Amino acid sequence: MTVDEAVDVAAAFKALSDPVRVRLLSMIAAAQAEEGVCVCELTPAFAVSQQTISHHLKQLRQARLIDCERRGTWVYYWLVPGTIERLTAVLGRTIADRASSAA
Amino acid sequence: MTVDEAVDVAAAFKALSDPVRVRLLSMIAAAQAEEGVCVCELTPAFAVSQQTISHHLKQLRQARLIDCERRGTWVYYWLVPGTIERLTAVLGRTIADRASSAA
DNA sequence: GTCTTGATTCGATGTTCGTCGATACAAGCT
DNA sequence: AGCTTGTATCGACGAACATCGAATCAAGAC
Repeated sequence: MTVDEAVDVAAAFKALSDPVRVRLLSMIAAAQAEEGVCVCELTPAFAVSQQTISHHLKQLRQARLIDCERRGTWVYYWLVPGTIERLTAVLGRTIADRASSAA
Repeated sequence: MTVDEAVDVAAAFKALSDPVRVRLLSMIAAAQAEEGVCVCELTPAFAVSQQTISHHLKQLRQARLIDCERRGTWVYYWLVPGTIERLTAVLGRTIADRASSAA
């Protein structure tokens, strides 16, 4: 793994290093059938303020894990699967290294 | 996903939120055929001091991503696949949610 | 025993992060 | 125009983090 690749991957993992963000991503993923979740549906599930949720959503967005769009008064968020697939591939590679060397 | 589960998963992702630790894990995984890598083989690949490498290895160990053992003068590290498999499962679940709802 | 080498721990320092209150922005309604 | 509701940004604060130098521990060589 190159240094640049490690920097990229670590930045994505950092976006998932907070319990609030992990739950946000999970909720957004689970609600994908509804073509996006409104922020007002996410916020009441957490014990932190609305500004803090907005801050965490921004982190997830900057990591390209989610994207959003304003529809009238509300803003809807949905999952961007590409980054998650990339992380899954990186983790899978480390386990594959182990498995092949154990054989 | 429960709050407790999110706390656990986030803690593991936090251990992977630094480029040095991502590379350390990758190197340890790649060297699994040698029954563990010595710290002295890992350190020269990085631009930080040996104490810092030791600090990062401790983080990875506390996250149960790796384990170590002293063999004579040297300390050897190897991969613990269980935690990585758990992270892979969590990420895969979010993508699976998306795929099933898209169908 | 002393010396050397490999590795961890301790203490300190500058930086980043999570959180909140206050403020600003966006859009609909009257 | 104002008012209200939903959302994002700004500023500040305390906590956590990455890094290093110094000290410490562990094990072998002498």
